[in-house]
Amino acid sequence: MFRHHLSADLRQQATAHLAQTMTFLHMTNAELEARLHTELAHNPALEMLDSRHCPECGRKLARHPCPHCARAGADEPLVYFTAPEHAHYRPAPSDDSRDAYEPTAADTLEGYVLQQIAPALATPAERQLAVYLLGQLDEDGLLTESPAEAAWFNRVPLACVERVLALIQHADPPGLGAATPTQALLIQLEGLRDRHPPARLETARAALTRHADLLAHRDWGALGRALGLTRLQAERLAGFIQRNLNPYPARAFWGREAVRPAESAWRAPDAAILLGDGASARPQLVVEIFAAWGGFVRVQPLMQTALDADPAARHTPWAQQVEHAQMLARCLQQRNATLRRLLHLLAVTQRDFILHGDRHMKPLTRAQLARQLGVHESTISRAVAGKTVALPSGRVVPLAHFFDRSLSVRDQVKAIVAAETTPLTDDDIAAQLAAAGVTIARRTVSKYRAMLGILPAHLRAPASARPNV
DNA sequence: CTATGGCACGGATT
DNA sequence: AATCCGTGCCATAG
Repeated sequence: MFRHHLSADLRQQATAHLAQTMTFLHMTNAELEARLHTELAHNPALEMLDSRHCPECGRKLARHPCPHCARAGADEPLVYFTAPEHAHYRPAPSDDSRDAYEPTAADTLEGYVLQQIAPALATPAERQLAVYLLGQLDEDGLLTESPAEAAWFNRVPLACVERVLALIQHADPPGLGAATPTQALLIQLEGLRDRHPPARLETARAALTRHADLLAHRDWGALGRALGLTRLQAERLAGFIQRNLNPYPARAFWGREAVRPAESAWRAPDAAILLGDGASARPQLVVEIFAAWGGFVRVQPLMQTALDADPAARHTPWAQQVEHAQMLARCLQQRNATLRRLLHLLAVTQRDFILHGDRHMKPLTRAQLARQLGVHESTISRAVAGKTVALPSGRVVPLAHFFDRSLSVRDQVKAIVAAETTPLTDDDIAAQLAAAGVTIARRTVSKYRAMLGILPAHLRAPASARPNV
């Protein structure tokens, strides 16, 4: 695209360069890898450099991922680029299967479900449809889109959508892909068929289909009357439902932060933060930024020198390729530099968050960061958008989390509710927060609570009657 | 009367 | 310029 302007209009080249850098910045490593792949295939003047050296000890990173060079107590994080296959970072092992509803952070929900239903998917079209449907789930694991829409959009018969959807709904977090919370509950209820007496299941079904409102409002008296049960029996029934069913299949369980399949899709993170050696008191943070081939390309030196030696070769397609390669290399270099500085600064300012979790998140805006780095805010926005990073804990979070001002407070709200003995009202929670030095309006507490999937105080059972925690 | 959620406004952020 | 977020006000449910 730029090849036609090779009569070195410097300004045009400069703007092209800038635009290119911007696009590169906003690409994730996977996208960039694909792009570089085609560039390398079509342009012999471009050459990749795959041997990178540890900035500390100088040895090759390929065989010697260098967290071990980290010095205990060093405040400066070590930030370097590396090809994913040479990285020290390993995706967190998919551990704890203690809770059936808990999708691990490593296996995302989508991947987890897809694995289960894959054998039952006959055609590639069905597989693609399954991926599509899983991608359309909202953060609670419900499918807001109607099957008819999905069928139309994917150009497959409605029956096909229904078949795949049924598979999804009966896979492990059962009820996933239901249209409404009630439907999710009903699907889960079916799954309990062989483990509980049919009569109880039938009563539960009736309560869910016809008296969802009474159930939601914990009005045991009215519920009992409607179903011909005593108040106590109705309460038991509600307990049974609460213990065994989950209206929001994607939420691990009540009160736990929602897993958002859309954000942490199954693709690998773009960077990982590790703890250096000497992990005890003050570990140094080691940041690995994953980039195709370590992220470094250059102009093939032979072609460059040959071109310099022969002025007559200018304006040949060959020269254009070299020029194009030059620009690409420079853009990439710039992207890498920006990204490295950005992550370096993030690692410094959000060190406590990285080490100790949400509670220690410091408020930070893209604008502040832009000022410190001496770049435009939009540069930061581009660099941050759509990228994810793995924390030492194994969690993979969007880079945007580093700028979430309310994360710390939300975490405190979660802790306060988890520790309460008797249900606290939003005002009580606000007061406790104020006592802890955080002054926010009652209305805001309410919003945070809702975000965390925590029910209002009057619908919350006393701590003793609560499942888990 | 109290606790909560909806709506909308203004200021900050992107 | 568009969007997001915290907040105040008000209606409603218990």
